[in-house]
Amino acid sequence: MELSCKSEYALLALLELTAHFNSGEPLQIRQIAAEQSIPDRYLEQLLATLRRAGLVRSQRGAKGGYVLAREPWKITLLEAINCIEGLDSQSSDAGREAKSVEGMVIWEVWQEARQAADAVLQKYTLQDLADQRDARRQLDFMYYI
Amino acid sequence: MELSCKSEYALLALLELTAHFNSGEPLQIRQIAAEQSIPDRYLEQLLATLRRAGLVRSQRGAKGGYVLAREPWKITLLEAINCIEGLDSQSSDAGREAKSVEGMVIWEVWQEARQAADAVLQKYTLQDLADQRDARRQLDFMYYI
DNA sequence: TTATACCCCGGTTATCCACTGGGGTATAAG
DNA sequence: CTTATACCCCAGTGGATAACCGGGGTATAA
Repeated sequence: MELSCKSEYALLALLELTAHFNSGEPLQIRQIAAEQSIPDRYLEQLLATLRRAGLVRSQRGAKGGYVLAREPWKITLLEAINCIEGLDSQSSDAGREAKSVEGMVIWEVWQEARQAADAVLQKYTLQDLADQRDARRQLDFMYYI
Repeated sequence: MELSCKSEYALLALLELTAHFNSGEPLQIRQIAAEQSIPDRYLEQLLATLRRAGLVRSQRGAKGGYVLAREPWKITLLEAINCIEGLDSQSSDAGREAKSVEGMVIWEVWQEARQAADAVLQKYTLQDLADQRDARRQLDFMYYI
């Protein structure tokens, strides 16, 4: 029940890509890493995961980099977090039948809690976060004056 | 975002204590461990944590064991899980200010998701789970006939 | 052709989880 | 008072994962 460093890095990178989405130009790992103080070689792996999941698209060679594969208002936080946190193997039904009755009841309640959290993450898109960031920046600016 | 083995063991033990709450007699680690197939020496540590958190009370010596410190309908799952999962050091406000604006926005959304999950866990008490278990057992029994 | 920037794979250190074990201490029963 | 019981504290181990670092390969624009 904790936001891993991994997920936060990935979201930060996605937000950076969202900010540059309108330009049409790809963003490079070094730029994202420098902007958000993320170790670049590590970020590279996370972006590779996002690419394999189909959330971003990459361009190799000179003038290469990353762009969002879809519009930022069509990518939810749930999608982003799930794909880097790895939802593949153990979830839902598999490996959950050989338990006691108590185990089943506990598991069902836990599922309900997890779904509640997922619902929150699903209602926010990358665009929403970018908007919130802009609003926050505006606030900070006014406070500075 | 995953139910750890630790938490599940603790909840199973608490449910066992809930079932024997009316008898007034303390339950021993060996009994709980045998009933739910939990390694007993490991369960011992979890119960020690629950005791330090004030959720269960222990009696040492012969005829000793554990009892719930409060009535089972006054102990929520959120309490139980939080105390064994360790909510102590890093949460809420500490260590979260030296971040970028993006980091803050991400953190706030995450908090909202976590609170949604917590709300679900808070509305269920140990008694609720025990009742659900009984209902489930009844169903299984009828199915068996 | 060459510089660029992604791609793949493997290693390292630290941390945590699930679990085991040894020895100590309080308590009820005889 | 002794003794068996059952909790108490602390320390260690194997495996898994997280967060990184680094080397070398490959595609692409200039």
